[in-house]
Amino acid sequence: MKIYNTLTKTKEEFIPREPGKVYMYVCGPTTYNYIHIGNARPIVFFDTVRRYFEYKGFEVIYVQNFTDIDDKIINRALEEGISPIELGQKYIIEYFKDADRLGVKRATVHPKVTEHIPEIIEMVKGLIEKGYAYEVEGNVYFAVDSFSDYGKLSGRDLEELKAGARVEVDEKKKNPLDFALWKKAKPGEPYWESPWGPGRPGWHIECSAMSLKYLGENFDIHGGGADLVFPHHENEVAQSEAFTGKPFARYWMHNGFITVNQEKMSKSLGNFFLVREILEKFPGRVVRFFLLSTHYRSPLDFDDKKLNEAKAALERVDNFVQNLKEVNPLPGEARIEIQEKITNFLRDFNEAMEDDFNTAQAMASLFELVRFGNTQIASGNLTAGDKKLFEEALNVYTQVFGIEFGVLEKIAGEDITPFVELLIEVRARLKKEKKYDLADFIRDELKKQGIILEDTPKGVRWKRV
RNA sequence: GGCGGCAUAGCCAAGUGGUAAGGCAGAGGUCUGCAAAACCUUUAUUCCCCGGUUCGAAUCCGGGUGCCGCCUCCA
Repeated sequence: MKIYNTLTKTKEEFIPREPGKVYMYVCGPTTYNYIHIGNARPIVFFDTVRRYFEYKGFEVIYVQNFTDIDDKIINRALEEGISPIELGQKYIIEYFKDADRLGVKRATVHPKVTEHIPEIIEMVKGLIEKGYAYEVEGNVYFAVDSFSDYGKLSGRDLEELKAGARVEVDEKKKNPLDFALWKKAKPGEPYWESPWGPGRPGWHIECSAMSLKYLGENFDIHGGGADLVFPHHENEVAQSEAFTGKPFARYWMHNGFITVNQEKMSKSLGNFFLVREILEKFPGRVVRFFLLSTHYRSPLDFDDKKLNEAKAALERVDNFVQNLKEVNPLPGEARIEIQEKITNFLRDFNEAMEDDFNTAQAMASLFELVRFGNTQIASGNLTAGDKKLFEEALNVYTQVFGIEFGVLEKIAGEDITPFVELLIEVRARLKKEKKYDLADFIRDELKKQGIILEDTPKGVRWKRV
């Protein structure tokens, strides 16, 4: 298993801290809005990483936090006229609705910042005692000059950073690049009591404190979007390593961005699409398929056309599953040559995933399996044993990609099945009388309503699109 | 200004030294009353440009062009 490690900028062999277990931490959403598709990429991708490890028999301890207190949340709460805590609770519920529809499994733990204030205070205290942080007027800052490895994750040094510094000059800081561990509460802001007076945690300290609590030192994988490398993850490294005196996460994985017209999707540019908006037009599994169809470190351009292409591609797999369901296999065991072929497809799948989670390449093996399977069905030689092998192989893809194949999407509204079946029956009688123009009329008109009829040797198949 | 990434068919996209995966779209065919689905064939003598290394390069090196990202909140 090879993983591209941002820390070393190379693919490295993955060696877990403990045999058979993977401890991973992924930075989760800030709870001040519904998630957009750019937020969904790391959520879906790292869920797939987790699923692959589980498929390989690892126990995965997966932590994804909620940042449920920060400036944006406070502002948004004011706008909505509720407390920041309530706002957080609301968007956490909404987060799970979206994540569920995208087939994302629940993390082992979803820690919230507001429930880990004591742990955070402990860590800040420790950093001050060890000389890595200092307090000024109720604020606590991390002194980047005290940590000699600062910049090792993002590949910069302090001089470089100073030269391009865009941070606001703050006289309270010894170095403009020093960052807040604890922020003094302004009047009216929510706060927690601390040795430095009322305040709240800075952004970066939460992940250091919560990962330490749930995963310990030197855990396996830390993931997130590439825009978190600096400053967020760089600062986490500084905090955690300064505090424990030991190396922090061993493998750092960062996903590329979702773009719109080749430009990064972001709140500030206003070019973002909420997951729930997209889910009004496309099923979650199509969105998930789309997200996994490109290597995770590459940018992925988003638009409806590409989603439609993903939908068409997924339909190909769905059709195969349907064909497989309907076939009457010959009695008998699986044939050797079928077994070998399927073993090869699964081997390709595994090799692709073992090579830094190359989901795009892994997907190619699924389509080759589909083509081969369709050929076997058409040949009429498929045995019951063969059929079972195909089903088992498909289950592997479902398990790891988190995508169900061959399922009809549930569409809100009344069940139209009896009416469609009535029309199918009428059309069958017309066909029997060779009144093809009328039969075709029914098929064409149903198509306009989004109902596709297909005449197969086994009767009429219909589906909604 | 500093640092980093990318450039593969009409489109999307794998592929890091051995002779171009896969998907979508298109064309032709088989099957079908006609379609659809499925299958077969076909669509890049070539991987942004120039030069170099090599028996051999999309893959390595040098130069150029274009696009994107990070250096501030961001997934």
